[in-house]
Amino acid sequence: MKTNASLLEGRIRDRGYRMTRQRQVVLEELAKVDTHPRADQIYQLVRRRIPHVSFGTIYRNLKTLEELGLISEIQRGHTARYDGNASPHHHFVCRKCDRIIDVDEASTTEFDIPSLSRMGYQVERFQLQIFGLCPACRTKLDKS
Amino acid sequence: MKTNASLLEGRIRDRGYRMTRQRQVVLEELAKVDTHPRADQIYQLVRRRIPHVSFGTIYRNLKTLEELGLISEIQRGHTARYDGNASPHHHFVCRKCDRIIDVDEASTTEFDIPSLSRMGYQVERFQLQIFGLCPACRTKLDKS
DNA sequence: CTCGATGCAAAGTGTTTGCAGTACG
DNA sequence: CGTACTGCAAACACTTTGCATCGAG
Repeated sequence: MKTNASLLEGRIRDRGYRMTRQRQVVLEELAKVDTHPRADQIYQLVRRRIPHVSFGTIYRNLKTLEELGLISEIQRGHTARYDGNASPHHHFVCRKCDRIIDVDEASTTEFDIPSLSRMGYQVERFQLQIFGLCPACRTKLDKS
Repeated sequence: MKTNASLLEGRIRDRGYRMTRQRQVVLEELAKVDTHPRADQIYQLVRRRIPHVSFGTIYRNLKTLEELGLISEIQRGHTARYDGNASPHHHFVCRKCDRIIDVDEASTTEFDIPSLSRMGYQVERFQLQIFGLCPACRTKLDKS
């Protein structure tokens, strides 16, 4: 819950970014919720505290914060959703209410679906997304 | 490679849909490739065979075919990509070339990442997406 | 014949961007 | 005080939709 503000600020400044009130509030609001909100929902939350904030600022900050590894973007349907928890974990997506629930890495590293069931989740299918470098790109060691 | 055309047609008709040339060609082109193309790329492929085809038709058919469970949509970045292989499998996403490579279910059910590595893939992170019903929605047995 | 599908173009939706002014460090 | 950031609005990219017409069954 408590996001070590000064630590974050250091991390941001070191990269040449600044900690503006807008950026701060986006981060705080995202840390408060566990609902993986869309950009427009984050905009509403931030607007309650900074009434003149603009959509552009929200989007720009979401992008910046993701680059900084402080939040992460989830592509769900055709609209991005944001996750204040940037540490590696998995997602349970409900097909009915479209809620996204965090599932920590430990409980699925061994594909512990049975324990999810015991917790009341009805698992219908799952898909693993693996990110990295394909053999072809791995060979081209030159660029990046 | 060979998509049992008559079988598919039956499946489509039974649901009140019709097998038009456009729909047929979208399906065929998607079956030919293993690249998970975007809608505009599918449009180009189909246009080579049906020059007057429109974007609306492509999108409508992609949606219909997905509903029928014959193809699947992958959300990658801000643009949807399509997969002619609708059977359950996983994806390896290359961060450099953005290629999506199918990984069959068997080779990851036990999280067999080491074997992917042996095949030349550099795995950097992975995320499991689990779909189903959350406890709250499961309780509301009424609607659907 | 009937009704689902098409082609076209216009309208949406979510996101990005150019610019002049603002404020962080 | 320099430069990253903001607010605003216009632009954008992708997708959906209304309508007259076409064609599968």
